Amino acid sequence: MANCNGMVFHTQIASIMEVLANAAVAEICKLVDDDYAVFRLEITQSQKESRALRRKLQLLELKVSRERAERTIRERVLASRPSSVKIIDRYRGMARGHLTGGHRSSVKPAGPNTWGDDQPITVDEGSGTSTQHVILIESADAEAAGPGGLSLVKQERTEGEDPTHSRDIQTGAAAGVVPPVAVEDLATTPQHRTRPSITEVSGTLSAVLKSETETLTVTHRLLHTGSDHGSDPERLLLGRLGCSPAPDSKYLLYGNPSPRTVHSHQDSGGASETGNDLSRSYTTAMDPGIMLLVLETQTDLSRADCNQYSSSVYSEGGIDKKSEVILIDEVTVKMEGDAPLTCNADETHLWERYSQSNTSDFLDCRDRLETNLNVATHSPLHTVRDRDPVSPSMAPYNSHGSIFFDQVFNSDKRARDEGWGGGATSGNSKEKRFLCMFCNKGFSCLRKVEIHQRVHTGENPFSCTQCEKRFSRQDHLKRHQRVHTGEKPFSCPQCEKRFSQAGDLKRHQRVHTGEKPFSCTQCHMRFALAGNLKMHLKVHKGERPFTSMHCGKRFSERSYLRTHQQKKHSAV
DNA sequence: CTGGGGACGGGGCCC
DNA sequence: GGGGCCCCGTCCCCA
Repeated sequence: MANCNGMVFHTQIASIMEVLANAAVAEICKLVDDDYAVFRLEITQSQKESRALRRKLQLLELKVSRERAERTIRERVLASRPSSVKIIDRYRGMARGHLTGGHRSSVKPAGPNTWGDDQPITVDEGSGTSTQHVILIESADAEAAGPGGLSLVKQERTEGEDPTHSRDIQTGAAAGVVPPVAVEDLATTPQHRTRPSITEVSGTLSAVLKSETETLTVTHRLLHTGSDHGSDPERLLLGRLGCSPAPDSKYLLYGNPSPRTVHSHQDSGGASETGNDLSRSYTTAMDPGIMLLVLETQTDLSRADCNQYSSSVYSEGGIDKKSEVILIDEVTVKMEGDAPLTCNADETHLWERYSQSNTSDFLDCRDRLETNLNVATHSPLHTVRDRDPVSPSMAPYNSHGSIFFDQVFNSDKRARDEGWGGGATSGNSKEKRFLCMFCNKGFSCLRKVEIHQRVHTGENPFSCTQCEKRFSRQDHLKRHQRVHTGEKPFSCPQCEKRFSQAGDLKRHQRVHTGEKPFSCTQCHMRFALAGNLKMHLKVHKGERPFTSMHCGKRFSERSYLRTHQQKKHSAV
């Protein structure tokens, strides 16, 4: 009986256990099912997201390829229609405009059937900046600059386009005009050479060189190259500085961190490596309008380290160097600047490489950059905002990137007040704490730097509606338009003569006053106009760099030579 | 050669 | 911040 009861008990226990086990299994299954459902849902969502992202990516790729194609087409159109570039008066480009910055060349077509007589082209590589010190970039031209910017330049190279292609385009007829000897001269003569004389031959195929004293305007920064860290803000900021960011350095990257933001070299080697190829140097650039990078915290760059890279190519006083003018019949190619005088080892190296590179390479680089001139010129305005100053050790430095202002990292409020607000009215407003990223020149407020940097970038956002001329400043455009309107608001009280510019009137009034503020140190002659004195000085120096090919007669001024040739021509 | 004007580039300043 | 102006320097051209 007891055994029977025990068996029944065990049977009941077993059934209970079975029920419990079944219940547990069911619970587990339910849980698994639930989790599985959740997991599945998550997977589905992830897949959806993935698909969406993939679609987005495809769209972006489509967009990029379309832009690429458009730019290629545009470039070819530009190549065949050089009038898109800045127009300069005949011969004017070669002596005008001390482009205190990027190299500028003016190319004048060689005949009436090339481009319009008033359509030489101006090339600025000012935008060929290197990319490391961009902290904050503001660019109203980001959109206008479009997808092209300098990205196209890189694209061209990666596509293996003939590096001479754009040069051929750029020089237009000159390619077929320049006699071989001239080409060779151009190609082999180092940048440092000085040519004391000029021979200009109209109507013949010739190329001549001239050296002129010019303020050194080329910034070696143009030669600097970025390292291949386009998407890495830290490297972007500090890569070529050779300074390591502090461990706690933190940067925020705003805007569109697209790959074209920074166009970098194939090699990401050291600074010396990046200078090995000039053209590559020029192809390295960024599209500042796309990028907004804010330095969030302090880096531990020391002043010394930074100064190592902060050598300015030319001082404000101007380092007179010999520049070169290449006259190819009516084609004028001007290359300003020479070797930078203050370079660190790397920079000197770069420049040496650059100097040794032949002119065609140089032109090539220029062409690549010029490709973008039609598009709204980049506004490589790179500014530093000191959001969270930490260390006073941070010195203003400017190797090749940014507008820096004094104590930018340790005077937050002051900097904002003066730099980002109405600096001109604040206490130390006269302090030039905004430095040009190209030439280190200081300005008291941000806007001035923006405007000033157009000197380097060649940006001419203001175009005349009456003619094709473009200007970097609105007031200059306005002033120019008096040419079309005939407006001459400044009248001389003595003779009622009228002038379109106040300075012209002032200058004119010396006629009445007899004032001759410009005196010759050699003969004590005095002149009312500085230009006249300058011309007069050539008499003393015996400078007659312009030689007639017809009779060998030499002239001190091009206009004299031209007059002479006209007389000869009319005589014939 | 000289004198002088037209036009432009750039910096500084004011509103 | 932008517009405008003044001023200076310069180049180019012409008489």
